[in-house]
Amino acid sequence: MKKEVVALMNSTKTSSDKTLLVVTGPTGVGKTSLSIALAGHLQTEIVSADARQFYKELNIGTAAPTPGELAKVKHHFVGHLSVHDYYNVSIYEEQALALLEKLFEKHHVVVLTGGSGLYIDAVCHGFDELPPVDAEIRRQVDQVYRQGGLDALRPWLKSVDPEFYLQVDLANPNRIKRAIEVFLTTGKKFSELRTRKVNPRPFGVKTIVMDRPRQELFERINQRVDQMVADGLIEEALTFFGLRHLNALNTVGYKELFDWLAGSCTLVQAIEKIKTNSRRYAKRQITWFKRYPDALWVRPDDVKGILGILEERTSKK
RNA sequence: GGUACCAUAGCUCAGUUGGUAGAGCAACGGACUGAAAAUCCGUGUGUCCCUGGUUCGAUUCCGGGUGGUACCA
Repeated sequence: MKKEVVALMNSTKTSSDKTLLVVTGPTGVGKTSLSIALAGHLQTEIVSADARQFYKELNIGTAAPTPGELAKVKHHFVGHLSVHDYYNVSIYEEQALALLEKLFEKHHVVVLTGGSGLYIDAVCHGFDELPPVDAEIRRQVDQVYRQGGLDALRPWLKSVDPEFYLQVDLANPNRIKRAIEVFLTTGKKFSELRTRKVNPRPFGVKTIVMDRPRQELFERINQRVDQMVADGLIEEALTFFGLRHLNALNTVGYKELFDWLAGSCTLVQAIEKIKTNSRRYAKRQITWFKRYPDALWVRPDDVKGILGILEERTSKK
């Protein structure tokens, strides 16, 4: 068991400041059960930073906490949206900060858990305040992309924001479109508006990244997909086939089954593809988390050991 | 037991008229400030089954093993 984990756990109990305990890690590593155990011991609540568990209609494919799990610890931002809602990380940042302000009135420590790195960053250091982009502008920019592809987007970006043109990944349409949208909305260059400064927060942040040996993680992911299928993932996906154009349904576990339902592959192939895409997602998450400078990387067993100690202390009291 | 065919990357397979090899998938690495389970970028990671022989040189040709597969008994 790691000494750092002990130190971290103690600090969350004794610090006089408010602490946001971030529990993250790749998909399938075991965040849900351990965050519930942690929050239970700390007698606090859980704020979700999982951008797919936000949607109340999605359950099996997103490995959302079960009703039983939700009953153990109060969760926030789990199933608070419909797949029909428009949502983005900016709205989340605002809502999460408002919520945390209230939670910290009652609790010393609050647990933030989930695997959406962008959303974790939104809470921990926030993003530059930019006005929301009008849906009509988005539609227009997207139409140009659809008709002319990157070749139409690049000169456009170069003319409105030559600095960002030099910085951006010119093969990534989403990045280019966003910068153009921001320019059309504000009349200012995205490269000037994006300061990347860290916004001060009225709480401290401790980050735990849960990890496992790669092979073990991938085996868990593969098995979890099979379990999801056994639990009715196909039936769940079936009900969303007509909504597959929605962003919320552009999600691993559903989009592959839509391909099968559309007739472009077999069911066996679709399920294999869910496993592959889940593994790749986990890999991308790990890449993201490697950027966290002060994060504590732990194996789930380490945290389990800590929980055992806490349990002993609690029961002897 | 006999005959034929096969043995090359994690998998399925190409290929080398003899100069130590390359595709797909998987995998690995990375980027990412309002779609983020999204969207992008980069990278072959190899005792060419083992062992003798021929040869300047064998993964390639020849012999013998071993392990598969098919057919005949």
